[in-house]
Amino acid sequence: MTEAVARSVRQPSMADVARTAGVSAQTVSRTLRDSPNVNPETRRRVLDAVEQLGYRLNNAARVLSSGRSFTIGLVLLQSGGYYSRSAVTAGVEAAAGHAGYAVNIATIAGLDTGLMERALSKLADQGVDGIIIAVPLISVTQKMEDITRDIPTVTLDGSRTAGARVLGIDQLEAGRLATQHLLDLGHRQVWHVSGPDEWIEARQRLQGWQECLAAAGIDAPPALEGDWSPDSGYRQGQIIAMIPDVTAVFAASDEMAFGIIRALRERGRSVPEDVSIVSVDDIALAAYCSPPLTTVRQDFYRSGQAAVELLLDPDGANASVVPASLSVRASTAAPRSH
Amino acid sequence: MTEAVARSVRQPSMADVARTAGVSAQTVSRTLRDSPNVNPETRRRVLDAVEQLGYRLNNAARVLSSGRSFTIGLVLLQSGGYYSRSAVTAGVEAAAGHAGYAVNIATIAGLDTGLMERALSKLADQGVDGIIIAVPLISVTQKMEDITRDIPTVTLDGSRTAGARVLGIDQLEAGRLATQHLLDLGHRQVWHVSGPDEWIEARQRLQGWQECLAAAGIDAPPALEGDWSPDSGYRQGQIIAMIPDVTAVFAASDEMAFGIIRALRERGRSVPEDVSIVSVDDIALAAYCSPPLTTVRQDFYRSGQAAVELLLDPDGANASVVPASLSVRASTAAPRSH
DNA sequence: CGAGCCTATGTTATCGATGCCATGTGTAAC
DNA sequence: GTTACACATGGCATCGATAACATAGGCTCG
Repeated sequence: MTEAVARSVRQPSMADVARTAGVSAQTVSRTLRDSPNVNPETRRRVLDAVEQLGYRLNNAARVLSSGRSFTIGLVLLQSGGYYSRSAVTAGVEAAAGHAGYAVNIATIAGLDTGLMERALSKLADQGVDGIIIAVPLISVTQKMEDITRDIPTVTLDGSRTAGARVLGIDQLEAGRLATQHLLDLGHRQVWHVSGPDEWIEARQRLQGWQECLAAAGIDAPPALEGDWSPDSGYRQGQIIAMIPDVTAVFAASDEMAFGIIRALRERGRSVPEDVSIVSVDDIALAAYCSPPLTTVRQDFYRSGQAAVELLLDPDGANASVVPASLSVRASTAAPRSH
Repeated sequence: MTEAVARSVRQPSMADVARTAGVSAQTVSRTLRDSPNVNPETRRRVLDAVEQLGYRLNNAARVLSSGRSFTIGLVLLQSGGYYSRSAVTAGVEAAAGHAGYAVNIATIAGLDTGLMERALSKLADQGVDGIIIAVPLISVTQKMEDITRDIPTVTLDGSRTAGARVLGIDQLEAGRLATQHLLDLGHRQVWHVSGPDEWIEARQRLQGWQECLAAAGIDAPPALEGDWSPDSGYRQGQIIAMIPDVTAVFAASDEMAFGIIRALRERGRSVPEDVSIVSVDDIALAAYCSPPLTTVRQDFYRSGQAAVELLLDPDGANASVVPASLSVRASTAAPRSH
């Protein structure tokens, strides 16, 4: 009882441990940081004292004196892409934790320069050692440049700042894979429901689609723009359903794909008999809704990890690209032959 | 150029600002903390100096001297429930940010006592001012008790530690709502595919289901246990499909529900004609897959916010319960009458 | 056997903001 | 015209760990 009270009065400090172990505070510090020059016997005494006092290193003091916070800041968008967001977060957290870093999250409510600046400032104020930006930067302001110049930064979507390194997730390839799959099945034209134009992912997938069609000598139809949500897919799907000869659609996300499918079905167009649909993400549900979705899988967890590795890599040679692969299921088929 | 170099050499400190503004460091500190007794004219000079030097408050020093970190720790599970997890995170982050707190994430890879202890230790080491635990505590160890005694803690799932306060999300009610809906439609029996038994949410939903059936004088059939994933729903769905007279199933999550639906359909049982399905979550896709899912909506974002509010509420009177509500869609119908 | 070096440890200054106390005004109250 | 008190500000010690430097043995090598 007394012990509990005493503890809540003041946490033991390194000096307390030093006193109990009969050494200097510096030796305690060395022991805890696995410094090489510590006698095994001394080390044991120190660790015993730590255990006995329930000592816990004071992070703030460590940060202040060492100048390093062992914390990585992660900038996320609050809405949209639940799946990819949490997978990225988990990947970042795992890799960071593995390297002895903590993760500090800053979510922004929308793609707005002011919000972005505030998020970066917040992280800078927290003294993070590095920043991972997992949302697209619409336009890069001076203030953002200032921060990313001082603090190592990796962007996960391809947008660039001075000083920020970029982790490529090959979205062009994703767009190409999806489109080519439809062409290979025999479709003569592929429509596209894209993500919001501010998102680099969206633009790159769209570009991959365009390039793939161009390579096949096909004029791309106008792209329809969604906002990643099933609902926006549904709305664009209603438009697509009004166009008679559409046989293949590439949707920029699984969630939009399901919205499109619903709209098509309500108009009497079945999937994949009348219209084939491919999308990107491969969320857990993709295989279980009906029809099971043909989709380009991207390993977001791995991307999160890779971002951390890139960030912590001193020579920065580590710019790995996370690959994409196609999961073929039942939402695509050859067009009706007649 | 020179400026950028100078900056990267050393960030300006409060003393630098004080010198430029011609006041003491103490006055700068007061100004930045909106202390009442600062002359407007002085305040302006200080703020000008801050602006001019690009001064940024050193968080570590602030934490060290004030003893408060203005950081909240959030413990999450790495896998499962992507939707709820990110919604909770966003809610926590928003509410925390609003109150001037940062959020520090600790994800654990599984429901394991050791992992949980490590996560809590990590947060404690980071010096967080409070902890929100968004995963169930299977068993509470001494070490966990020690930490949650020292640091204010809120658990978001109903498990209890000494000193931790609990934010009720009324899972019993969710189970009851779902089950009652099926009974109201005329079903005479309701089967249940639950979440993992270690999860309090799962146990409470199950209990709500049992109580509701009991109140109607119905003997509950054995519950089938899943792991929240669509795949586990699919496997349990295959079992259910073998039982001839099942007309209604309550699934503990939307993702499992879609797995169940797939399994039933593959066996020639249609939803909702042959079997009605209700679940819990109301993820974005629930309304867009087919059939649109009847499900109990829970506001996870709001829960996250509420957890922060409860945590920061000094008198703790703020133990609000986040309500659940039923979204009726097309996966439920009256049983075939014959 | 002394120069030189490695190992184990201690001493001291320092990081940057804040808490606490002291000081010096202007002004309201008796 | 004191006493008293709110307001505005400065000085100094302090939080707890670490970097940088210092020291004292023990060992190697020529």
